[in-house]
Amino acid sequence: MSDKKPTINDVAREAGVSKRTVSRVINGSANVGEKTQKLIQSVIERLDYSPDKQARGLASSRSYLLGLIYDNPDALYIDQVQRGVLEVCSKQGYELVVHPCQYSSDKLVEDCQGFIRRSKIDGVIVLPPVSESKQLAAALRENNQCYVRMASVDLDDHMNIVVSDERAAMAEMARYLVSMGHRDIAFITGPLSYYSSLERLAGFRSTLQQLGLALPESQVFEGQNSYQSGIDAAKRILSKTTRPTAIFANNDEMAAGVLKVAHNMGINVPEQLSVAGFDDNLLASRIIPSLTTIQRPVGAMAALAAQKIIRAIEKSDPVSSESDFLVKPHLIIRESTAPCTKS
Amino acid sequence: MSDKKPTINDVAREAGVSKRTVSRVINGSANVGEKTQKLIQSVIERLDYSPDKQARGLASSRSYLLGLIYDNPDALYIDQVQRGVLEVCSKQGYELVVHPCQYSSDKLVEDCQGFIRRSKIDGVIVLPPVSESKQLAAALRENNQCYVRMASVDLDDHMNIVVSDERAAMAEMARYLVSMGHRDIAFITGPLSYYSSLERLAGFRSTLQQLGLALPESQVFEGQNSYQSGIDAAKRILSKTTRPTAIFANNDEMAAGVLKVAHNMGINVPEQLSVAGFDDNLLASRIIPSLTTIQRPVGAMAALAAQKIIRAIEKSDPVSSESDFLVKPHLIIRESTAPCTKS
DNA sequence: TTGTAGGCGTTATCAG
DNA sequence: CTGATAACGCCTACAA
Repeated sequence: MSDKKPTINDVAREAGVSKRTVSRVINGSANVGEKTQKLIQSVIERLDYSPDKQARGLASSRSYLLGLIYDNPDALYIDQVQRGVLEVCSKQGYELVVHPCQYSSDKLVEDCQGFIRRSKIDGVIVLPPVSESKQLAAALRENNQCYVRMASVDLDDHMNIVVSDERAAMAEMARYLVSMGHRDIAFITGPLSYYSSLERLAGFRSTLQQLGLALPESQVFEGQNSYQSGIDAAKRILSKTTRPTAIFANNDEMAAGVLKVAHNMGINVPEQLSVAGFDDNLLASRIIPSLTTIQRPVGAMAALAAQKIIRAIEKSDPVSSESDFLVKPHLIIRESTAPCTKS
Repeated sequence: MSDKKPTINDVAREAGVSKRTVSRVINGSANVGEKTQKLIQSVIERLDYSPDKQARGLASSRSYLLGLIYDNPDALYIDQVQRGVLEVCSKQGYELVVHPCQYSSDKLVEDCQGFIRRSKIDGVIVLPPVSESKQLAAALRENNQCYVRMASVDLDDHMNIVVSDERAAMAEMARYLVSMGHRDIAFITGPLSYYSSLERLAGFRSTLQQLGLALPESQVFEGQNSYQSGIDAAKRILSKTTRPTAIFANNDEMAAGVLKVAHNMGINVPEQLSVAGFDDNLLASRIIPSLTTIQRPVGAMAALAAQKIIRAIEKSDPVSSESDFLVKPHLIIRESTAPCTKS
C-alpha cells in the first residue's frame, strides 16, 4: 500500500504552504483563505492524511480517549452502554477505554484517578453504582476532570449527569399492578445503600399511596440484586401464611430467583402469583414465563452521555440545555403478570 | 496535591544525571552503574514519577493500547473477555480499547485497519466470529500488526491464536448423552459458515460413531445461534411423528428457544426430552429447568491472549511455547437433561 | 491571511 | 557507563 503514514509536513510541502496553515485547516480555524482552504483540503484527501493522535495529544495535552468506569455485574447493560457511547464518540474521533473497578473498594477514587492520569483520559463516563459515589465525583470535579454520571437520581449538575427517570417508571409499574387488581404486593428492594434502590421503592410506594393504597414495611424485603438474594427473599415471602398476589423485584436477576422458588413450591406464575422485575436484561424475554419488567433506553442514555462529555471536553458549548439529561424508561408487559384472581 | 506531573527532566535534575540515563533506568537497560541505578530509582519513587505514555509513544511509535475487535451478541462473553484481558494488561501498563464491528460487512478489514491505524493500537485481540475471517487475519499479518485470535479451531500459527478445544468438549457432551441412554438425538447447529459450528458438529458426530452410533443428516438442523432460530428449529424437530429423546443446541440462546417450544407443546423437560446447550451464559443457570451446557474458560483464554500479545509487542519472547494456546472447556450438568425413559 | 520558532516528554544516535 | 542532541508529529505564541 503506502510507504508510511503521511505527516502534516507532507501535506504542507505538497500544498506549498506552511505547517501552521495546514494545522489551521485541520482544526477548523476561521482565518484561512478560501482557496488555500480548498487546496489543503484536497491534498489531505489525496494523501489520505489524518493527524497523529499521540503527537496531537502531546502538544495539546489531550488523548482523544474516553474512559468508561463501572462495577456492574450486568454484562448486557455494559455492552449496550459501550455500543451507545461508541456510536457517538467514534464519529468524533474518540476511542473508548474500559475500566471495570470495585465500587466498594476503599481505593476506588485512587484507582480511577490513576486510570485517568496514566492514560490522560480526556473524560470519563461513570456507570451505576459507581456513579453514586460522592467521593469519586468530588475528586473528579476537584481535579478538573471531565465526567458524566449515568444514574437513576438527579444528584449532580445537569451538565455532569444523565438520569433515567426511574421514579416515574415505578409509578407506571405500580399503576399497572393495581390496575390488574393486586392489592397485596411484596417488594424486594436492591441494596438500600444504593440511591437507585431507594428511588424505585419511593416511586412505587408514593404511587400506591396516591391510589389510596399502602406498601407496609412488612411487605418490603431487602435484596442484593443477585439471583441468590432473590431466591432468599422469595422463600421468606412465599412461606408466609398469607401470600401476596404479586411480587416486584428490583431487578430481573432477583425476579428470576422468585420464579425459581415459585416453581419449586408449585406456585403457578402468573395464575397464582404475578412477578415483575426491572432492567429487561437478556433473561427477561427468555425465561419461562417471560418477565414483565421496566426497560431503560440504555443505549440512548449512553449516547447522550458521550455527547455531553465530548461537548465538555471541547468546551464548544459548556452549557448543556436542561432538556437533555433525563430519559424515560418504560414498562414492558409480558407473561409473568396477570389479573389478580384472589377473591 | 502536586503542582504538575513530574517529567523525566525533573528526575534527571534531582538525581544530577542526564535524561538519557534516567530513560535507561526506566526501560531497564543493563548499561547503568549500580549506584546511579539505585539513586535514580529512589528519586523516581520520591517524585512519584511515571513516564508519559503519549510522549513515549510518539518517540517509540507505540501507544500502550490494546484493541478488542468483536461482533458477538453474547454480552456476557464479551464482558468476561474484557475482564480477563484487563487483568493481565493493566498490570503491564496497557489499556484496553473496545471496537465492536460488523463481521458480515464488506468493509470489515478496512474498518479494523482504520481503528488500529487511527489510534496506533499496539495489538489487537480478535473474538469469534470475526476471528474466523481469513481476510482480516491476512491483512493484519501483511501490515505487520500484532494480533491474537480467539477461536474454536486451530487456524493460525500458535503464536497468533488461543483456541478452546470444542471438539473435545463436544465429545464429552456426546458421551454424556449416550451414557444417559439417549440414542435418538437431534442437533441444532450454528451457522454452517462458521468453523465453530462445523467443529462442534464434527466432535459430536465422530464420538457418536466411535460409540457405534450415528447422527444422520435428518437429525441435523441449521440454526443461526439466535433465540428465534432455536424456536424455529425446535418446532420443526418436535412436530415430527417420532420425536428425538434429546436435543443439543449449538448455544444456550437456541437451547432456551427449544425449552420455550417444549413448554408450549406441553413436553416436559427433562422427563420427556433432554435439552443441552453450549456457552454457559447467564441464561443457563437461571432458566427453568437450568441448562446442561458446556462452559469455556473464557476469562482464562482472554488473559492468555493478552499475555501472548504483549509478549509479541515487546518481542521479549517472540516464540511462545506450543503448550499455551489450547484451553479446555468442560461439561456442566444441570436440570435439563435426564436418563432416557423411552422403551 | 500566513509563516517562524519553540515546546510537549520520550526515545534513539553517536560520541566521549 | 554516561551525556549532549536530534528526532517524533503536532500545536501555539508571536510576528510579518
